[in-house]
Amino acid sequence: MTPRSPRPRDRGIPEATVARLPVYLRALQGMAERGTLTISSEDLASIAGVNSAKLRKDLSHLGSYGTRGVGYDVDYLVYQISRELGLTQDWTVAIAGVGNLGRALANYGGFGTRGFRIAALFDADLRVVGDEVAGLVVRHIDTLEDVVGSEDVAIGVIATPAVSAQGVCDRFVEAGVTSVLNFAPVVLNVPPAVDVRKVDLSIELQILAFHEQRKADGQAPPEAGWIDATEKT
Amino acid sequence: MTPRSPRPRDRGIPEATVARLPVYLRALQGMAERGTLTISSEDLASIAGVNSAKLRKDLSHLGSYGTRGVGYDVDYLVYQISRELGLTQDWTVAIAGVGNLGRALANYGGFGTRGFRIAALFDADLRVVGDEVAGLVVRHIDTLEDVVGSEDVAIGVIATPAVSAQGVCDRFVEAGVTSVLNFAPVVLNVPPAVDVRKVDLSIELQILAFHEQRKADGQAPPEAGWIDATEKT
DNA sequence: CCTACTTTGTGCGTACTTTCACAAGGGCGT
DNA sequence: ACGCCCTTGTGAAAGTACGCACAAAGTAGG
Repeated sequence: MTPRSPRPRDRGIPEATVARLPVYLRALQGMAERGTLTISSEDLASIAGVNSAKLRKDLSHLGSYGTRGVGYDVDYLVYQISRELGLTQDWTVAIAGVGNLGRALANYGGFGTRGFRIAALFDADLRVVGDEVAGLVVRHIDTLEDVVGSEDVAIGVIATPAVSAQGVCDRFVEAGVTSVLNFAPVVLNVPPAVDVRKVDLSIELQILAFHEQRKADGQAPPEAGWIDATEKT
Repeated sequence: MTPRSPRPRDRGIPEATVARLPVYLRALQGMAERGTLTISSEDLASIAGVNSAKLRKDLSHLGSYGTRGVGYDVDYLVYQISRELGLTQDWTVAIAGVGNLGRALANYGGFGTRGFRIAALFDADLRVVGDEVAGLVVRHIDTLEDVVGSEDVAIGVIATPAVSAQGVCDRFVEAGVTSVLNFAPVVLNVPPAVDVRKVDLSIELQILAFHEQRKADGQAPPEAGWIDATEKT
């Protein structure tokens, strides 16, 4: 099993696993800061809110980085997960739309510290263009192509109103962006080579409403103990 | 039209389906506004960015609301999906944390129009308490219990810094909130009867980075046509 | 060196999801 | 009234994901 070749580098990590790696990473970074050297799958799983078998299976996709009887070396695992997620290199991000949401994103600390550099903020509203937000001057949306080209932006973030989203997306894609994070409540149309992920507040609330309604209809749901949120994604 | 048996009311709608219903609903509401009366699964699927077979199977969980040879009645389907999601009743929401993100959420239009009423905004920072945001006066976090109790808040939104999130969550839960939408980058601990959904910007970016890295490693990915974003959730 | 104990990595059964492909149902023109 | 054509609803297959339970592998102590 895994004859320790130069690189286990399995190119087929399940999507569900990829979505959990950032959670493990954050937990591990917290451990590292607190000076913990090693951690067992059981403990890490508990912090991350998942089943320990699932955690071990997830990590096994990256290679055999644990030590039986001991656990995982925290720093080493941080490095391996970071590398797998592509966080050992820097990614350049541009944000379109500087409303409250755009500002919240621009000021979000977790950006820079994790390999994401904000190259530019764009807006169409001339009352906002020229303002300084999070240390950057807001540029007019019509400079998008120039900036994306010269700064080699890989990820475009869309925080515009819904009506503008597809147009901005098209311009991002045309300019060479290959990943888009969409906060606007619309389904974006992109070529197959472009990845899109969406974050949609209204959808999340509606899903919660669905379950809330169930609880009301049914009645006393099973109440047992205090568990880690399974945070269904 | 469609006399239908009393209630197919299958209480077992798959989670994956529930997550897509809001997307269909939004697409249908757009159609309704534009005056479209009926729509085929093929067309609706295309707008929603999913496979038409998947759409039909999703809708089949709600009952048989289509007409063969014709398609679905837009208004009727809007109603059925709304009812299933619990949007025919109003849900009361409270938001904790009135930073840029909290403001963005409070000002987000899609709230009120879809059955979600914001009952209160809370913050711990005295410089913010008393401000008016989106027509509401920001209250001190210590009034959370009073308000949640008297306003019958069902959904708590956490838009605080990470360090405060678990504390606020505990107070929400203790006060009787049974659904939580968490924007803070932490894994929340809640009793089993409480639903938690998380929205985590940093995780989304890391997932995009992973795929971005793949594209770079590999090389020319298959480029074929122009498709609907599959927006992996 | 050998035994007892701990924790990983994974084989396997189960459950959920997606997709295909097609029979059944319903409208519409003649 | 009949038959053609369209679109739904669904059985079955294929692909994913999950979690149990345990053998393998490593530590620690005598």
